[in-house]
Amino acid sequence: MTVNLRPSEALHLWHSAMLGLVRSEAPDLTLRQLSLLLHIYLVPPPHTVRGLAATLGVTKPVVTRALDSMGALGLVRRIRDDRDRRNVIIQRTVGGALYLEKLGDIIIKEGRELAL
Amino acid sequence: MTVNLRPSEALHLWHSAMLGLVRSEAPDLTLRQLSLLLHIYLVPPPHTVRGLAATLGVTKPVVTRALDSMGALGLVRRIRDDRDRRNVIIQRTVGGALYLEKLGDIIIKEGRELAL
DNA sequence: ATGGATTGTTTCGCTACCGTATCATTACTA
DNA sequence: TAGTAATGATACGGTAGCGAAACAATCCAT
Repeated sequence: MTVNLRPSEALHLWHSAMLGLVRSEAPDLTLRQLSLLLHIYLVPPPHTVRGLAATLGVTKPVVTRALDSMGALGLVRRIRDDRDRRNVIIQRTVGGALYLEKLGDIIIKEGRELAL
Repeated sequence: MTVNLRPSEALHLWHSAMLGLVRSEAPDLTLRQLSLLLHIYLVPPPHTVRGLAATLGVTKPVVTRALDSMGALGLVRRIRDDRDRRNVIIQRTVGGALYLEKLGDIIIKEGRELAL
């Protein structure tokens, strides 16, 4: 696990990766949506609206709207929590996994070309 | 220059950094705006609207609008090219440099905590 | 000098996001 | 069984983004 970045290198890595992301076909999410998606897929469940809102430091409607949009894109899925039917559990989907896989590819691809 | 990332590590790094960015006070730019800002500051000038649009693979109005917004935030500045007055040259500002410096700090800070 | 090409901007109609406030549903508690 | 608390969703007015098309200013070639 070598994450030895100096500020300038970190920015260059981000630059290439974001450029790759923007240029890609992938539907362009907002920073908040992307952040949310990464959190849902990289942090162990369960994820609730309230929990996600607290994690990102945003209001609940922001999370609800983001889930609407990303749900329509097939990147996440909502289900009711049966043990406490006030809760909504956010689940991963195949589409979301593919999206993140593609993102990971972009990052390492650009990072590699950067190192040359 | 150690940018040796495997896909999963790359995503985790992005996750923490983006979380830090979203939670930060910094005005939240769109992916395209952030990408544009990074490009302007990390790639040698001169930068023109047309050139930036081609680099990002977006239309010119997207760049014009992004420059409007980021200009209002003091992150970039426009001047006319005197040698060909059709061109607009995009210049860096102190505010933009500070913004990116802060972003770099967030990335390496989160990356370091990730490595523990 | 005039016609065409090129640059960046603006306009149009539309969609999506924002924060605040309110709402409906469900759970808990006295 | 009320009454309160908590969860997620919705309504509202406003802002800002989008692509496509039209635009003004400038350059250049003839």
